[in-house]
Amino acid sequence: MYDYQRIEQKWRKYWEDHKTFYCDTHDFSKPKYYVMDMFPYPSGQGLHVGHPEGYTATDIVSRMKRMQGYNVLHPMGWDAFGLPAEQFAIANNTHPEGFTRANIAHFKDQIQSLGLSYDWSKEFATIDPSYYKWTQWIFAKMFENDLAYVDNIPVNYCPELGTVLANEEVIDGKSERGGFPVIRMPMRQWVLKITAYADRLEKDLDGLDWPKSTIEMQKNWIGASSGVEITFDIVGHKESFKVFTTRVDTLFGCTYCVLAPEHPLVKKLVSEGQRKEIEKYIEESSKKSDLLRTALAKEKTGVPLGIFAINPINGKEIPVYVGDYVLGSYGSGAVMAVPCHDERDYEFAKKHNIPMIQVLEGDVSEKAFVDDGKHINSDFANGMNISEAKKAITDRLISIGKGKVVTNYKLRDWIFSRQRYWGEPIPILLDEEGKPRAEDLSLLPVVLPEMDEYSPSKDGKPPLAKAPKSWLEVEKDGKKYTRETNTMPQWAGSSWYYLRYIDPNNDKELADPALLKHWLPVDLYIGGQEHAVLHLLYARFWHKFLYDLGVVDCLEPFKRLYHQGMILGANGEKMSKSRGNVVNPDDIVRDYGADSLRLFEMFAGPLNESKPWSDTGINGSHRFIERCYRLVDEETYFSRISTTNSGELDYSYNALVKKANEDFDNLSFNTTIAQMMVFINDCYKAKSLYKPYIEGFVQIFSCICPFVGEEMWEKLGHNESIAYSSWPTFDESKLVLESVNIAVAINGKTRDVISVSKDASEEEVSKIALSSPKVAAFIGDHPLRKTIFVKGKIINFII
RNA sequence: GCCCGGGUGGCGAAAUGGUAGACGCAAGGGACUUAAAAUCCCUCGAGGUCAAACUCAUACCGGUUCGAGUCCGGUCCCGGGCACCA
Repeated sequence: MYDYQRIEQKWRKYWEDHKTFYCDTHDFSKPKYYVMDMFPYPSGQGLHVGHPEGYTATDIVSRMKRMQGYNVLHPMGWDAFGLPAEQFAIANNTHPEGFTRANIAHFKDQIQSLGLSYDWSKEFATIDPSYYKWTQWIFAKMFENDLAYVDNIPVNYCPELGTVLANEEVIDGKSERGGFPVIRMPMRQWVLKITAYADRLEKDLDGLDWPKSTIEMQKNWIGASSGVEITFDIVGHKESFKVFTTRVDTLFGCTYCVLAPEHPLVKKLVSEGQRKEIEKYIEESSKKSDLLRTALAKEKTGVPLGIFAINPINGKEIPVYVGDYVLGSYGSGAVMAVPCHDERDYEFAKKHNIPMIQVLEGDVSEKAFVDDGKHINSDFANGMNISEAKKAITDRLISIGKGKVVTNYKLRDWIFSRQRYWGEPIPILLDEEGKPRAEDLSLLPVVLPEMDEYSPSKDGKPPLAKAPKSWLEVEKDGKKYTRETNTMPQWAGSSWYYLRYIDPNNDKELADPALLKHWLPVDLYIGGQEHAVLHLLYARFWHKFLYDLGVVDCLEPFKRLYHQGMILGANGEKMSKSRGNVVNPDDIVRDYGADSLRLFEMFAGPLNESKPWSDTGINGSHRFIERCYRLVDEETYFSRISTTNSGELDYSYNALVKKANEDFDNLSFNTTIAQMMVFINDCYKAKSLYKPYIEGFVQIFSCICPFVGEEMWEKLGHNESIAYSSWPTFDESKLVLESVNIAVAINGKTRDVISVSKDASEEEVSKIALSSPKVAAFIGDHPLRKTIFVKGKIINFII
């Protein structure tokens, strides 16, 4: 009888006692395989039924690779800084660490009940000072290399709560908690210069074995676009401004320019007559949150500056406007406007009665014409198409010193500070003028101080501003400093954790360089698609920085990436408390066993697609495990197991091993499981079960269902764990059938199926096919015009 | 609006351009049982028929091909991401 509770307890203990999955990272004698999950945030709710999906997938690959003789590094850790713990601490007047540590313990117990073959000796949490010491070290190195700087950045500030809020905490301009108004307010922030790596982050995507859609998303996010930077002189002023355009070919049609409200020249150049109106406009647009600015998308507002610029291609004087449809953060914060060939410019020009010059043949009576065509009104570029005109006009601009070919990126620098307590302290000291210097590397980590209260002050100062003086004030080389009181965002700890698993206890270095060289890159990384951009881009950025420092010697951290789909509720909707369709993995493990849960999630459909939960489906998976187990159970079918091969299972077994080899590598577990079911069905029909075949089956099966796999392995007479047995091989010759079924089609439509020898020639097959009464009836006395024959598949008669 | 996915039985799904629906779930029938559970056997896309033959069927329309779920063009719907990006 299959007693899953006894079996799962027994093997969980065995693996722990024997340290079965310990990986000696110093052992270079075997080829390495590094397979990793995105580590979880240990929330108070405990494990979600979606977690085991990706974890089981990496576990299957880990177990297969071990049997194939690889030294497998398969670690797990905790992304443990985060907002919920801080809010819990504030609400309960307790320290966030206690709450977080308790959650970690709960998560770990749940994960261990799932039979995942993690090497727990590599475990750490991002909140461990021994870990964040090195997170701070990387930041200090970035500061040293001019990649971290301070800037004033508008943030969502809620005066009522006295807190800065994340975008997702703001709904329609109100705080999510409490519904208080939120304003945009510039605040001093640390920023990381990720844009300095934009070109490399874009270029190196090409060599990666990642989902195409994720590469696409990262490329769009980085948003490289090549164009021309054009210098516009200003009438009556020494100053000039630059615009960026991808449509330099339309320059003859440029009838005005627009500067972003944030553009530094605006306040400087505004004519006296316009000053009042401009100042009002700037103030209004600065109050607009991103959300509000988007909501106003339909209406393009703007005010004339009262100054004129000179179009460098034809010397014409054109007016300059300020408009908040131009963003200060992209390009040069200024655009040239070509109403006839840009939709936004068209709308703006119509509204403000600005002249329009058409420079491409096409209909511009109703809207802008943005397609390719023949240039007109463009002097030397007349008659050219877009790409010819681009080249000609660019060459002219360069020759007169007014143009430069540049690549622009949408990517913006990374705002890296948070006004929170529960994050890594930024290892910076500020002198009395507020000038930053990095904390001595030898004094890291800067440990979070104990405090009585974790809420921010009403004036928006971070919680750490209220830290004890002994922490806050530092004297160094006879100078007085205060510590930076901002902390790092949650992304920080997850940007380099894959490096630390390789050498988690090293207190001299981030990790041993020899080990890093051997183990990197990560061979397989599985996690949700919601991290397609931010986390995966940040980690790549840090990795490239560490490459430049000489810490790592490969360009990319994650060679192969895969996204598991979502497990939806039984009704096909996203699981949530409010929908009442949440499934708790603990209940499933209790009622069916972890093996059933793992099998169900792998069989339900392709790994990368979202799939609904099914109570009857989990029951079906449980039944299949019982069906497998009975084959080796002394009370039932054990006596059928034989050491001589009757040949009955030759085809079925070899087909299974072949399929498992191919599909496990492709992460197509559902189809392998189907093949396993075919094999088991054949076993029930067979008179005798050849022992090596049953053993090979159990090895493959144990990757998906490890607890019962170990138990069956033991019943087959083994007294060591199945984990390091050698992976089964298959015999191709057993897969060749003597006779095959061939479809007989007439005019492409299948009319009959005949059985012929595998090597039958077209002539033989044709003879047999034509002698079939069905086929003969269809052909009748129509002459055969053509015959198409595909060996072993089909013969098609055209009549 | 743009970008990326996806649309196949009652359901989850299979299918190197070559017999559409493997495998499983659910359902129905039968065997075993005093009975139930479990297990085993059979049926199971729609129409059609006593049974067959046959016809229709992979969101929709068209194309390429001896042959299309699969390739190409267009349309509709669903999911995800991004958004005044010059």
